[in-house]
Amino acid sequence: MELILKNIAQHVSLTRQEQELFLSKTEIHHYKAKTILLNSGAICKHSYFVNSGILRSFNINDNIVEHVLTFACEGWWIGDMYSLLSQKPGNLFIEVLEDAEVVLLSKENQEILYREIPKLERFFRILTENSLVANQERLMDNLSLTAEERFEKFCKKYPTLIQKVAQKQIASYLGVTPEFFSKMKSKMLRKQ
Amino acid sequence: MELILKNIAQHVSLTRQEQELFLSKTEIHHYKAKTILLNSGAICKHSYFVNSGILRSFNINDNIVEHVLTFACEGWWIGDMYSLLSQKPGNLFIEVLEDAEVVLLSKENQEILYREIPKLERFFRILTENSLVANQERLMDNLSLTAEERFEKFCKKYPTLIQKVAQKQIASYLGVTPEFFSKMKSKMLRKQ
DNA sequence: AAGGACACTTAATCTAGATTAAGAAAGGAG
DNA sequence: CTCCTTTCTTAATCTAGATTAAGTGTCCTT
Repeated sequence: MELILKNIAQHVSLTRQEQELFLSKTEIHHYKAKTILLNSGAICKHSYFVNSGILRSFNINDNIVEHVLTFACEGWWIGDMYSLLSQKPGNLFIEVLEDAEVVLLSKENQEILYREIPKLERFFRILTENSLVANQERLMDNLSLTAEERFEKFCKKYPTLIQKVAQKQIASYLGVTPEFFSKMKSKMLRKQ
Repeated sequence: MELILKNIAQHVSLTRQEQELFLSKTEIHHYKAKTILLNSGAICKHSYFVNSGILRSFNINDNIVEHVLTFACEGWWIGDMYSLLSQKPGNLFIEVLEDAEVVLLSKENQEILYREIPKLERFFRILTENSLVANQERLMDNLSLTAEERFEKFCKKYPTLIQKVAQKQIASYLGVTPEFFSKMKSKMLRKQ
């Protein structure tokens, strides 16, 4: 069974026909690492669901410093929520970090699906709710924890990502420079 | 017309009967400043909609430092999303900063309303989407802007809050100490 | 197999913002 | 009006993490 149908089934149950209708509104694409799926300044037309591989969304500050907003690996959704909802140019990039198979759901098809399968409105509401909760927690963590504590939490929460993703990507996600991250990491290893 | 109905009408249109059903599932309460509506460790049973006054949600780190997650004034919703959704104990407090009239919508009634008025599923989805977008922007701002830049953005975004809310609350929202905030503010005044 | 581009490390120096402390101003309860 | 608590200010000192710089490792690409 398709991963994306399993993902939906976790929150709402679709009939066989509804599943087929849903799939008919999506496209599967294959991308090589380093492919940019969305550029800053462009309008985000799709939600992306990762079947395999790893993507990330990030912005660039003053044309220099990158900041990772999210990683997405197997079974995760990713997109530029702001641009997708407003259909205005966003400031996020979406990039492939590891060769990926991705399901694309266009904004128009998503809205057609809301009309034809109202249960999907519930599904995406729940998805957005969970995303908001995770975001709020990360925000509070950034306000109240040290870089070291944030890193420990990250390791517990995304144990698989640490092996697969370049260290500077994790540093960027945590909000520290790669140099400081390297120093911090070796300090933590020496301790424990 | 009730403020909360106007709020809903911004995104979905309800019939007269639906409006009355909705209101019948809510309660209005009046609270004095400093009232705690939700305690850390408690389970959040309601969404709160502010008719007048100001509320805030915050957590406390190591029993010492407070961090403001959100302010809510006239026309805004507030709650502990994590606890409300999971019905597990949360770690947020919700407190009244300025005497307030508040509409309470219990979790159970919210679910009843989803069943009886499916359009409300759409309404709360949109609300959550907007909240997520705002949160992501704030997260990226915290990663990439200085305290001064964040303060300027805050002033533009919430001009009314600055006069009404204690300075240390704004400092806490921005993620700096009240002492540093005071120093920064007077430095900015001297400049411009 | 060699070269070049990144990714990571280490170390010295620097700074935004924290901490500590103490006084001034402002608000609220009696 | 007065006392008491809380908020705000100012200033000295301190630190987590940034910046700069140089060296090492690694993995594509040809």
